[in-house]
Amino acid sequence: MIKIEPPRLRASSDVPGGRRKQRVSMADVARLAGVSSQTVSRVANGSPGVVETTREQVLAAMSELGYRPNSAARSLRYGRFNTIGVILFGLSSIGNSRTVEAIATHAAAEGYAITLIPVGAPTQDNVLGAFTRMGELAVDGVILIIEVHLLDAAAVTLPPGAHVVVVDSDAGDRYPVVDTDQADGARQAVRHLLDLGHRTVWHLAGPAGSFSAERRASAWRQVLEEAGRPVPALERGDWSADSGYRAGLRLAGDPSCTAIFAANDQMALGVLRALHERGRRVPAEVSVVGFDDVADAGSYLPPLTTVHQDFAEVGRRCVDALLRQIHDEPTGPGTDLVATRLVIRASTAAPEV
Amino acid sequence: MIKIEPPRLRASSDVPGGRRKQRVSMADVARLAGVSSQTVSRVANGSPGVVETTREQVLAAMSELGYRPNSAARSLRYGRFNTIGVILFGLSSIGNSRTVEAIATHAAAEGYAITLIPVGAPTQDNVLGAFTRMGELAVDGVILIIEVHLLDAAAVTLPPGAHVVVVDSDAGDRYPVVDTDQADGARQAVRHLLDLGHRTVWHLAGPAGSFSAERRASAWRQVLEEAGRPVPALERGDWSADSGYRAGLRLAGDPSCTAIFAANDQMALGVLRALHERGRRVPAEVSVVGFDDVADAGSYLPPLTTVHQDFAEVGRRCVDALLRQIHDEPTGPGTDLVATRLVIRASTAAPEV
DNA sequence: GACGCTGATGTTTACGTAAACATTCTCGGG
DNA sequence: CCCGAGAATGTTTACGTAAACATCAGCGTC
Repeated sequence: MIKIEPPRLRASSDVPGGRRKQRVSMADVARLAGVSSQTVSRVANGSPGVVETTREQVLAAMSELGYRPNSAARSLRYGRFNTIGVILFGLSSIGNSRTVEAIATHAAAEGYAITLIPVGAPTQDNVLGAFTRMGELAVDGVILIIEVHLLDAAAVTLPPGAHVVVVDSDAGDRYPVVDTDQADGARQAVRHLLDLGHRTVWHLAGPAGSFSAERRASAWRQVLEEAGRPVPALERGDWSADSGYRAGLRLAGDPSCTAIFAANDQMALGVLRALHERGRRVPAEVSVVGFDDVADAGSYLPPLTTVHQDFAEVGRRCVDALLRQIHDEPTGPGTDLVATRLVIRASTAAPEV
Repeated sequence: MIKIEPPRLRASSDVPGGRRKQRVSMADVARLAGVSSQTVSRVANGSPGVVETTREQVLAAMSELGYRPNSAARSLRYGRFNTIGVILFGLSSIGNSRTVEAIATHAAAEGYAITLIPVGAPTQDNVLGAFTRMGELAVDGVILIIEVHLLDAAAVTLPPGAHVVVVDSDAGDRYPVVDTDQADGARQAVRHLLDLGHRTVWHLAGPAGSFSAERRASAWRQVLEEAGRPVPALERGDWSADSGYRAGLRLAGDPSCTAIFAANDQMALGVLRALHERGRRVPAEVSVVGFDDVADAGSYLPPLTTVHQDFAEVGRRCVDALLRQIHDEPTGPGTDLVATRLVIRASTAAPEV
């Protein structure tokens, strides 16, 4: 291990009142190294034209004083913050937190930090507030992980030149969108159940306001209609396992229901529990498919067949699209779809005859 | 009504290359309103001493030009960023994402934004890099949601005056710590099982490097020893449901094992699956307790008895402790423990006789 | 009616950095 | 032996904001 000499810091007592200078600036380093602050700047940025001996002196002074560049001054100078804002309702949904994680990781690799801007409840007012604050925030662009259609009116408050990418929502052709291919995922799920021989498929949808929920539901309906199958009444949950449980209890009472497509894995988990409690065996009597492929889905009872979403890829593409805008490369509104894939486990089977 | 001359906006074509000025500054507003930029500043900050008519003129000019304060300049001026950094390994763990969400929400309420600093793998090098970058980041303080003991050596690179709060880890008396009362939670879990009449309790611990895992395991051991019960060999997982499943398969083979305390809910889920596959009924033959009380725990089969962690409270206290440091209020190293509480559901029962 | 006080507003300056421009110095060629 | 090129380094300035200080007008007082 490398032994590091503790720097001789100005003690608080050096200055009456204990108010020691907080930051070490280039000027301090320059003074100690006996050069101009511009030379320090050149060393800090690796600019050419600094002779080796000078560079070493400066570096020594830097480490002695513990110099750290001041990012506020840098941002002011450059007019850029190297920061991306992420506006979201919450991290409680697994999809959100994994997307945010991917965004953070990929952004870090590109030299950008990310700032989280949580919006309390999905009300117009709150979103508007977040957008207003955003204008003052130290960010070069924003990724929206919210239901954008909630804020038609709020849109006017967006700074005109703002760089924006929208995830998993409808941007009404105003901004580029990165999205999981929800419709295709739902189609795969429903077709899988029909291919197994089920006459039709029930659907447990997400809440009415959600764009993802709507797209999954409409793809479900479309597949059934194209196949000429009856379309059962839609069940609705709120993404939670509890709501899935309640819907599951309702469906368990219908003996004709042999296949259920839940709009996310958590609701599917609730459905599994309800079916179990009602003594309906999965997959022998009822098949269940989820959506998301959360980490635990393979450990449900039984392991859940579900639609895998590549959240990491979504995060990566968001960052790429946003950086392209920030760097003035051509980008138009339009949707970039990330493929989904059906993961078949043990919760689906052919119906009993 | 005062007639306001329409602002002579620099059109893109004014400058070759279409590079129009990005931001509207106070000087622009001042020019349009016919006042000095200082007056604009006063209006922007609600300082007194601006006559009503002037204020209105300035406000009109602001909204006409779409003025937004430049936070880089503000930060430079004030020496503060109003931003908190959060260093973490990832958001994949439910605890982390819920803690981060609480931090973000509470920080926002206090006027602080939060910046996420993800650290790839928990290696010394990566953590060191994050700490180094942190020094250059636009943050006033940092919350560490990582295993701090990994970075004894890295500590030297922390800027001496840095404000730090550590979550769920051991700070070695260097920084204030906010933590769930892991030991007490584990004690409640084990005592609950003993109280039900189980002779002893098996423990499925988290990975060896984890401080949380160690504390839960040592509390488990302590309760058993105090009660004079035999201490079964420790099983180890990696927090994942899969690792819980594998451990569960091992334990299912031991008929004397009637009570299992898993160090988190995901591993408990895996244990439930393994027991189910091996035909051991829960809770009739084997009782299982988890830790965390994730949102889905009530929907497991059977609904899981588990230790509830108040992540929101942890997040709140982190932010409070950090802001206290930033505002120079007295804070010492020391651990602030957030209470846990056992949530009894359907996965535990008295052993069969 | 001159004095000074108060309130409204303007001017200067500093925050830390880095581009643009200026200065010094060295060294090779005529 | 002097000139000029180019390398190394220094000086000035601007980025946007806001504190500190300066100015100025109006008004009440003696």
